[in-house]
Amino acid sequence: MSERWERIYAVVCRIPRGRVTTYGEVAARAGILRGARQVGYALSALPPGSPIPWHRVLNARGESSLPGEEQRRLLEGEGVRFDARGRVDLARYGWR
DNA sequence: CGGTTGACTTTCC
DNA sequence: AGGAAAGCCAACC
Repeated sequence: MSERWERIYAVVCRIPRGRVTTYGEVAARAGILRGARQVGYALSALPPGSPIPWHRVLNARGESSLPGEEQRRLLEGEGVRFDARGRVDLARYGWR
């Protein structure tokens, strides 16, 4: 397991419950500038059922990059509201 | 070692 | 406003 991924996972784990952040943010905090894609790649390699709160990571628009509704359901379960377009208000729910 | 890939982002039309 | 194109960078094969 690459140390980069470990750092990415560590950052994701620090996202408070009920908050969200973007791939770019996670990358920056993990010390990988402009590594948004790498974050996505790392999360895609994440086994289902892992303790990592991957659902709190959204793209720059504040929407899910995954097909399906699973991520949305998980977030709504934490109190995160989606607008009519299926987007989250990053200014309100963003990490910091 | 080099081309392909992708749960991204930004910038132009 | 919405879509296409280009830029990015590490992991994979």
